[in-house]
Amino acid sequence: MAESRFLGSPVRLSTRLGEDLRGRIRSGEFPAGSKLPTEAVLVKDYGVSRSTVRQALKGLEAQGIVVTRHGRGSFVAADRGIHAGIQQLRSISETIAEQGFRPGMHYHSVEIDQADPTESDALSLATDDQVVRIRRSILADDVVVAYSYDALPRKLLGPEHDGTGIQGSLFAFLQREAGVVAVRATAQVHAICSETVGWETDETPQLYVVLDQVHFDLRDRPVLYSKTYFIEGRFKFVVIRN
Amino acid sequence: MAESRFLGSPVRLSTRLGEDLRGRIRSGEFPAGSKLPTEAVLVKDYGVSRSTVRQALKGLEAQGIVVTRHGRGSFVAADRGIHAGIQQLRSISETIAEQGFRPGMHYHSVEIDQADPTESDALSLATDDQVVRIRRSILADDVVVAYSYDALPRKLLGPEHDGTGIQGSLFAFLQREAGVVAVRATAQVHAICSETVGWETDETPQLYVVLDQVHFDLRDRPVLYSKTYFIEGRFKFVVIRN
DNA sequence: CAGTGGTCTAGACCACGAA
DNA sequence: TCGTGGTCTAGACCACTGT
Repeated sequence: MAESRFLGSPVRLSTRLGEDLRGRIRSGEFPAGSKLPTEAVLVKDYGVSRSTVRQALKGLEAQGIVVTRHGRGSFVAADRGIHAGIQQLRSISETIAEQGFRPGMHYHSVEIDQADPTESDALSLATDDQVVRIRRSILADDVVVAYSYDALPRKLLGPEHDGTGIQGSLFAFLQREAGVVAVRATAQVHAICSETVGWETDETPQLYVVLDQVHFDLRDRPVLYSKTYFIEGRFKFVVIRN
Repeated sequence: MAESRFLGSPVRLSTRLGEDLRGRIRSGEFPAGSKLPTEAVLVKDYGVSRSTVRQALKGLEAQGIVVTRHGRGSFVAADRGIHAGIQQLRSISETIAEQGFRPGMHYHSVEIDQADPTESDALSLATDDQVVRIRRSILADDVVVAYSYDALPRKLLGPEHDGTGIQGSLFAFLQREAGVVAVRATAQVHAICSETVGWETDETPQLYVVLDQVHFDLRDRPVLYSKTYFIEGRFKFVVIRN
């Protein structure tokens, strides 16, 4: 039974099923516009319940990867450009990589400072607490698609750790250095036009879609405050509204 | 049994349960920060299954109305300003009204014209098809919070209907005049800065969060293409990311 | 009509939180 | 330890699609 492959993992069954299907779609087994196996077939093939299959498909639909139609079936969506489902919390780099682009990330600066009022509020800090403030640019095929301003409580790191040496995914860094897993975030969507957001551009004002997020760990402690500025037009947020 | 109140309706059980809870919260029965009944209690009180209760709570959480915590319970969120869950397709006016503001809507213009390429593509129209183009402003307590540009296929309306006399919710209008129910939409989020979007402001450029949407009916026919320009800061989109 | 997804139920077991 | 939400299962019945 295929199910045996999936046992014993801490990750949700529906997530792993969704990832497997996404892999099969990317591999070309199901080209854009083609019909996926029916829910009943997926239930049989993967040895899971129909609820699990449906949750996996729902996740793929929220990512803009498949489209499900009552009475007809589920179909592979035609994708265009770098896009992400806005309500799924996933690594931006992973999202970029899964869509066939080459992800990149440049750490621009890492500094330790007193938390400003916005950060204290978002992270529930005392007034004299410090934060590690990180500025990064995120690239796809060497083109900047977003700038990210992140702040994490200094006290999450060991007292000897000054934040230098951060690289790669911040989620991975948090887990490795602080034993903290960010699993949930509340976000607000904003628009901004400014010439002072990026550091790699010239002085012309630039339009951004801003995701203003507070990330929480498993115990609902706020562990990361981040403002991510997605350059208008280079990164598309897909929303399925029902 | 309370369940009898809910039988025989075409609306999902979880939706009605969610609306009932939202009403109890708004009425003051559960003030901000207070704990809601446990899932087990809701199952008993409403006579529905736990899945249904959980789906209702999930919907309220997506709207930013409640926050659910593993091992602790569900709590009423502190709300601030006019906000909406971005992945739920609901009437903007209703959303405004439910949060204690006075909704308003001004129809600025209604015209019939050849569909432009963007509209033809979004609505799957032939090149010589016509659209009814509508421009509205949406208000809360007499303040404009958004401008909406909508286009619907002329052929949806009877040949004698020229689109005049439209008022109130477009969803309601579509259902009444064309027998069409919009149940699903795909949307993209954009940022824009322009002085030519609104018609009630002066000439200064204004920032907007744009929701670029195609609405579909039950048979998956595209029935409405709309660009809604939410004035930055006046309307907050809440996103719960997991 | 048969096939497919949409909703709802009942129950099991696990993981987290507070006492 | 016990109460709580999180995940998963099995099965029923309904609504929509195409023949």
